[in-house]
Amino acid sequence: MKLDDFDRKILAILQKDNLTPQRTIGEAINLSAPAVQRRIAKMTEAGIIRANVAVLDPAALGNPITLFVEVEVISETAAQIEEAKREFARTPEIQQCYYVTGDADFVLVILVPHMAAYEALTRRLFFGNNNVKRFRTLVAMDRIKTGLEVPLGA
Amino acid sequence: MKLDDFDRKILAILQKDNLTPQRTIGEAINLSAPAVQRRIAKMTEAGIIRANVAVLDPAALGNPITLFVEVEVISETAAQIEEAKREFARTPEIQQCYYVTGDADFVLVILVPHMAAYEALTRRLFFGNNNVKRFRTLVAMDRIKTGLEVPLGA
DNA sequence: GGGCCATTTGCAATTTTGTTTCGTCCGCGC
DNA sequence: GCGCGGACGAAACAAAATTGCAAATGGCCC
Repeated sequence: MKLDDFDRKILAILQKDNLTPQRTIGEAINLSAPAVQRRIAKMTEAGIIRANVAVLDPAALGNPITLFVEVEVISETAAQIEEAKREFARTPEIQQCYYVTGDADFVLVILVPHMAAYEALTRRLFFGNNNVKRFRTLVAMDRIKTGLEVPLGA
Repeated sequence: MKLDDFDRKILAILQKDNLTPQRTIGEAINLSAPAVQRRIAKMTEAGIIRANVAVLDPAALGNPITLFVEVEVISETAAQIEEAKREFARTPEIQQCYYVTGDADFVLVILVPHMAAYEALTRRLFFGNNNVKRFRTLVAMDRIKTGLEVPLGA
């Protein structure tokens, strides 16, 4: 599916605030509300819009600590990697998980209420998994920019 | 502000799909639509709900490459750290930025169309900044779990 | 124990928003 | 030049959000 300038402008607005009325979007880009609505529907259908979500404040919800963890595994067979992916994906404290090249195999973004919770998590996920060779933790002191915004060209 | 069970259930729904009608939410948790609406308004007011956004597919929008970068700076004076934060925050390719303790000072999540774009970015952000001591890049091969979901207790 | 205040609820009315319909226009290929 | 497909806007329509209001609930002081 190919996008024109209208589509990109709509997406730019929606990824900042998807509760913006379609009528308002239309006014901003010189299009009628139904036209906006049809374009949104099409992009949602095409999977360009993956989800519509509320972004919550982790600290206000009892998870003030953000951690980064690089995990290196011992055996990188397809089966073991798949198993690791599944395990990470189903752990709620793991907010984000990527499989990477380089010195590490996985990068995780983790949210916890306190360090004791992280300690318990490491015991379960890393020490309790004999395919984990090594992991390295970085503790976030400041969340300067969080979000899922995608750069939308010019 | 303190939250009860209703609030947490509402948030759980909204952070998965904030386009869910309030009436539907109400039915799911046994509350009327106006009650749901008032709770959402209050939580938004309190900053617990930080934003409402559409999540877009980076690959579909021409940014198929996700990178992690750890940046170590030379001088960690308050002024220089603040300047670095501002610079990272205003760079659109930097989707996420955290100030961390440990071996590195910053962790960045970056989206680019291709490696040449990243190369140009490193030149501008890191080589072009004489307070950057070192940076280490990890390339994402698979985005297993992306999102901003916060674990919501029981 | 009784009464009072604050809070929150549900219902119903109102307003706003999203969605569908329909006729028109534009660009393209035949 | 003619017909076709796609996208548009205006208007009608449906659905959702929002507001006003009265009633229920719960704590607290007397």
